[in-house]
Amino acid sequence: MPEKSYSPQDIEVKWQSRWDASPELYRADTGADRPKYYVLEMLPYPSGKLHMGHVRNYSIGDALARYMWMRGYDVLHPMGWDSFGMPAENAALKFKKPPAEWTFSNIAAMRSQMKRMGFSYDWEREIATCTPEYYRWNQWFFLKMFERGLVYRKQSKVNWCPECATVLANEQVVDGCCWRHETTKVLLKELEQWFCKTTAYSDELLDDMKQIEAGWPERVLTMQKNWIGRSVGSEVDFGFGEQKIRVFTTRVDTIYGATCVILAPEHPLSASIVADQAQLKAMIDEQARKDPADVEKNGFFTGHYATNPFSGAQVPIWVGNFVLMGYGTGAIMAVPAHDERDFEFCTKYGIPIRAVVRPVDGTLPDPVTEPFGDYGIVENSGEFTGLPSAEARTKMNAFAEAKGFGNAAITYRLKDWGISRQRYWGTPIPMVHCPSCGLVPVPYEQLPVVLPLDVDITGAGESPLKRVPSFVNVACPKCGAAAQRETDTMDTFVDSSWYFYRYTDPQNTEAPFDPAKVAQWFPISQYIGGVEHAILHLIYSRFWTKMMRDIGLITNNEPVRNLFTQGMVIKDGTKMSKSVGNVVDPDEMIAKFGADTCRMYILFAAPPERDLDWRESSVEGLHRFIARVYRFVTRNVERTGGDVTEADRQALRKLHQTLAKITQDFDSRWHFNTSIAGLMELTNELYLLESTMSGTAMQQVLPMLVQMLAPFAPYTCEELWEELGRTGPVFRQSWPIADPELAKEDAIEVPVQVNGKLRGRVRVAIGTGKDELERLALADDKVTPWLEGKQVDKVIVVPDKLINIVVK
RNA sequence: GCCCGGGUGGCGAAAUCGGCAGACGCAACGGACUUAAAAUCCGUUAUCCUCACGGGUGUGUGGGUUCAAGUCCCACCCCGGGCACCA
Repeated sequence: MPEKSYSPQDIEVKWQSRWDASPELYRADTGADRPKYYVLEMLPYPSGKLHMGHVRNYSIGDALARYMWMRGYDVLHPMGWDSFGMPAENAALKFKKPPAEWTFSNIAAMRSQMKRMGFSYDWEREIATCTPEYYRWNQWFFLKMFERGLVYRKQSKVNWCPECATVLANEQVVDGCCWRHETTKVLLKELEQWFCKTTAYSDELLDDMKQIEAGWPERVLTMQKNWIGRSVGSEVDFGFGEQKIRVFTTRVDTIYGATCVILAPEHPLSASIVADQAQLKAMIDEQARKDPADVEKNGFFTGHYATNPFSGAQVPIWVGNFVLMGYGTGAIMAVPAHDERDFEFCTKYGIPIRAVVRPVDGTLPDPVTEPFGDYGIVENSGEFTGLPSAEARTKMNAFAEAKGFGNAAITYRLKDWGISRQRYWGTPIPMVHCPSCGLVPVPYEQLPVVLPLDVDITGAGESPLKRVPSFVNVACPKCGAAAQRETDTMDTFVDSSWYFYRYTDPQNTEAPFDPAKVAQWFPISQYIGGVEHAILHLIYSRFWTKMMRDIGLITNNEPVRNLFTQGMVIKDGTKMSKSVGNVVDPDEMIAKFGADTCRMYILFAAPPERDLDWRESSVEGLHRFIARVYRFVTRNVERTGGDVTEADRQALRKLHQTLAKITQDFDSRWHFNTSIAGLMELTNELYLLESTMSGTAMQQVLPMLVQMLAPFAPYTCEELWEELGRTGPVFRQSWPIADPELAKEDAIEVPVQVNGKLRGRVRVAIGTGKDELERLALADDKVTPWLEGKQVDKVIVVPDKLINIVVK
């Protein structure tokens, strides 16, 4: 049969329409008792167009999903849309189109792009978070949490992005700026807000990392650990007349060296005791504008003194700009001899320095010239003198507790998650403000509180929902009196905190999901996405899981067993982004080369965890490779029979070596770049052997070649599978098993070194013994000249690997 | 400042356990096919010296361990990311 020329457009359109017509192909939970495998890629925001970051994310996941199908698993591989959020409102302003309309047309566009890429999603499980069928469960969870005190309302200083015109969670503030507007400074605004009590799970979020550390990148865990920021220490009250100033410290063993107390400028006591209020206000204002890069420490004396409860010493009370109100108690004791920051501050203002801890094996200079921050032996500390730091901490905590002026304490950097947003395009918070009953939850049977669709987006002022009387005005569910709905909507990270559970049971109208279905699939076998979600999405998701477990919905502790974070797509030295103008449109790639080429290029150019440098010229290489395979298979399809030849043995050897390699890549590191390189090597070798191979061998080689390539280039491989006269989709065939006997080399070249330098090679049967190898090496023509006049000191022989002759 | 990655040909990269550095691809060059070009197929391609045989050098820098180091150890430089007054 003559070869066919590779025409990706024809092939891909043909198979896409077949796949579309057969949703059962990708349907999970086939009822078969196959082991379950849940492969999940992070759902996109429907901006309207896939970018290369998505293509990379989904190509990795799809290769894995298809491979796992072939390995006999029942694979759940769903996709959905993180479809609430600001851009829809901005677009509404710009194009005068309702956010819903804009969003759904974007979803349609991106869905068809994904289909065009050939991703094997179970589209029957598709979800969009902006539909009432989905967000009603956000509301349901909100009510459940409200009942348990896990959501609450509180007046507080919150992060406000003027650009978004809404508040942000702490996690969404990056370097003092908005995570979506990197140059917009976040302001602090006093507002009444809804909070989710993430801190109720601080310890669990930290401690349960043990349960997932085997499957998560260390760097993500470290980031979460830092974010939670648990510090174990003590709280101690310094006396101040009738009042007390409570400080938090991790080094209570240094308390005899405390030479002043420093308050955060926002500390309530600051405002009440500072004489010069203008000075205080100036400091607070300066803090609000501060560029966190580096701010010089400064402060001023309040004119008041506090009493150290341990030593009885009177120490001055200062206000300092480096003391954070949001951490610990908002007040510190400064121990300049043993803390770098305190040292800097106290040196600047001439506050005394008193050393109270010495190194275990030495002394400190007097006066202290630099702070000594390590543990050591406590000195000059009354009855605690002579104790090692750790022991002193314990004893001092007990002492403080007994005397009633302090105790051991733990503080966290993690704060409760502010989930209120003064925006329209989000999940309405299901609460009613009644003038007589106060805050009243919407009864479950009235859910969902539907987001009205006929809303005028002006972009000005407060939440657009406030101006929709039909939404706002409501009868109080408790007393029936005229009341008003809450008009804040939920942070979109609420939507993505549990969406992967909904995939297991996406049509459920009675509950967010059937616990039995979740139990089948969870925890997620493999989650794949960008590292930028290391703390936001991934910490919220872990919190949500623990919350759902505690309300009895699920039994798993953690949502994700294995997490893979892929690298960024780089072009011209920076991340592909619209603002830099270096984006490559997947549609153009598809039009030019086809989806298979695009997918293979992105997997070939770099290992998945590393950043990928996009180079158009290399794309052609992958297109050439697929075409080469295509021609080879089509022109050899009908060759059969014939006697076994040496070429056959070589071809089968390479085939099974390649299969072993690819199987191993899938089962360990996912270095698909080397898997694809292996397929190229195999193909190159087959080209050389083609004319001398028998038809019999060809019939063994071709199907396996197609199967091995299928996870990477599904369209081409389905087409070739059909060309081969096989029935059924190629990715439902079982993955072939490499035969080590066939893969075995019968002869190898073992390099011979003299003093570590390569001087020759000996050709031997595999497994040749040490003595024989040594004999051959010492007799080799290429080697003997290097031994002349020298004395052979020793010979190192590593069978099948290398021989090194050491001479003097 | 601290914590993670990374630094290998003209380029993207490979070398999973300390054992032939540069697989595979791109680009370039040569050959075959062609009236010609494209496509395709077959080759060459780290670098320096040599007509060649062959040899020297070479994985950011400097040291070290080892028969043997891209790989391990120590010190440092550069690039990317994260954290950064967290008491």
